[in-house]
Amino acid sequence: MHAYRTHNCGELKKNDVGSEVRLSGWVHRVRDHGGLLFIDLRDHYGITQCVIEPENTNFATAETVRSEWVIRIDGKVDARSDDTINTTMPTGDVEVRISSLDVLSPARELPLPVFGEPEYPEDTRLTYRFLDLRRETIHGNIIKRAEIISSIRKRMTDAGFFEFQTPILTASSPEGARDFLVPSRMHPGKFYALPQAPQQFKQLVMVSGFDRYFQIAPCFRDEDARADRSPGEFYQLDVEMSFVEQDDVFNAVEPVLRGLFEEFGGSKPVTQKFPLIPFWQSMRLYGTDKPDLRNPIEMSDVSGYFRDSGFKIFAGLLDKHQCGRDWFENAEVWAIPAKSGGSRAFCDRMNSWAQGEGQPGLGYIFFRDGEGAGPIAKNLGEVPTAKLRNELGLEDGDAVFFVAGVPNDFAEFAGRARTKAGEDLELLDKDKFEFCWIVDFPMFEWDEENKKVEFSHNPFSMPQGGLEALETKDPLEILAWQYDIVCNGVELSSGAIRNHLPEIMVKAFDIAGYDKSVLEDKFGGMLRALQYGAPPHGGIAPGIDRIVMLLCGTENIREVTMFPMNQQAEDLLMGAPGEVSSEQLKELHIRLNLPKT
RNA sequence: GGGGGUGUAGCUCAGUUGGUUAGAGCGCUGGCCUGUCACGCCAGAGGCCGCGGGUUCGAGUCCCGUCACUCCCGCCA
Repeated sequence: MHAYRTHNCGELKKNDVGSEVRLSGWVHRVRDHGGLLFIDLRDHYGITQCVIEPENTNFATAETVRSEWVIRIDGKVDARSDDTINTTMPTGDVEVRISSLDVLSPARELPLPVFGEPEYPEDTRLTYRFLDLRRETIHGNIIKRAEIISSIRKRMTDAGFFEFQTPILTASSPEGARDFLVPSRMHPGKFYALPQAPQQFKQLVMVSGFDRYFQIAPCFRDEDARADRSPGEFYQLDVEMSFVEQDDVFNAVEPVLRGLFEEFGGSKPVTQKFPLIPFWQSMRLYGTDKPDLRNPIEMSDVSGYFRDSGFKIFAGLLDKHQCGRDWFENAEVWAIPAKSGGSRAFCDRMNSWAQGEGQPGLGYIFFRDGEGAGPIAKNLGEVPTAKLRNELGLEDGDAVFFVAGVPNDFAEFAGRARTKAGEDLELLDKDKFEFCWIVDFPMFEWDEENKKVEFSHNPFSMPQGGLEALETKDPLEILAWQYDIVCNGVELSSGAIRNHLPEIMVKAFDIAGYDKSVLEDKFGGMLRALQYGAPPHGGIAPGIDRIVMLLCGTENIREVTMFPMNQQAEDLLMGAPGEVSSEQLKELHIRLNLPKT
């Protein structure tokens, strides 16, 4: 007989009745009736009830076992009588009548119970992560994560992609996030950096002729944490393809994500064909570049109703800002229609919420008895109000909120108002995955702080219109072949068709105020690679952690990460970061210069 | 770097207007219990009320500071 088990704790069923078995596992729960004692024995696969009686020579030992001790039992599988069958557990038809019991590893009093999963402080959970990970929910999340990653690998390799590893110790890159640095022993005063993403490597893989690359890539960024963002490290499904246009990337990636969400999404419906929404349209309809399309509210420009109208506040605003750039710098009035929000109580609640957000307020009209109510409706007049209601498709019992000013300043707030109205009125169908592509991001944006034009995303993206656009158009009007995938309001990934032509890159950097020498200095390797026959290429990098979070239905990344750091970027289990010996520092030619405390 | 929230038993939390000896449930320890599966019943241990200062006759409670955790902003090409 095997030293520890003939079966696992999740597999004994009715047809095993009568067989002699050996099980090992953790004591999940003990129920001691004095003359009869039940032990729920747990392992990765499940829980099996074991029972022992006082006549048994091991009964005294059995009475000493406590939660989370590791024990081994031998015994015979018994059918439970009809009145003792537990239909809530897979092994509930049977129990094991213990013939002998051995303690393999006792446990001290628990700082963190496994059974029942009561809420526990995060630092305790992280300090005793090995106990925390035994808990059913997070144990399941971690397994699901493993299955998701395994499925991704299969889907990608089936689609003809090769998984390559790229270096972990690499060079610091000048753009983007703060790097994690690793001192070089052999080169005093020099440092490696951990990759923020394998961006340049994957492009080099394309230049090297490998055609289709993917990697479950670890990425390192030394930035502050959020609930959905680990400090330090995270994983991307990094993808790059040669000889492709935007549509080719979409056609490669979309089925992978759709299939993945259908496989692991608990049969919630998944968008079959991801709609393409241009960035500016997304800003105008939803006030954000990561819209939650489960929210049916779409905003619209209703400036026409207010220009020279009786509602002087808006009319005045519209007059005031007129001759800026056509899309975002001229004043407009946006409507946020809110189906079923037509009560004074709800409208007032939205209004005071807006004031809490630092806004002057949130104007509204609500519709009842066939007419609009509220101060704006009064000032606007009956006929325009009715026309407005028709245009927005609203009825009695509905409301519409208004945001006025320069869209560039209020769009983000309008988006949050849209989100709040949708959620408070429960207009969202939470039981689905709504995907979209956000496309046509601007290539450059105005950096108000430094009063200059900056790259708005990745400096390696190809501008739409190529060199000609860079040379002839207003930089702020140039779009890039740059795209995001958004699911349920979560930005899952960002990607682009890359710029594979050195002269375009030189010009793009020039517009952003970087001299050619900066480009050569910081991206010399990349620039050189593009000068020896580079294929047009592009890719994308969906965030693995966020995909798993969506599929596990959790808001917190630490619920889908085995050994996460806390918000202060500390690993409480391993004690990282930690001090090192003076010998180690000496070898690395490092002398500490610590802040005074 | 900035802002919000939280901090009372191992844990989750209650604690009135500032007023005697700070409570409950879970867990833990001991006892009883032959069909439980959140087993039940009885008893017990367990508290620098995060820490420091202040106001007050008196502070878990009010004020100031500080620390820890967490959420957000900045940041995240």
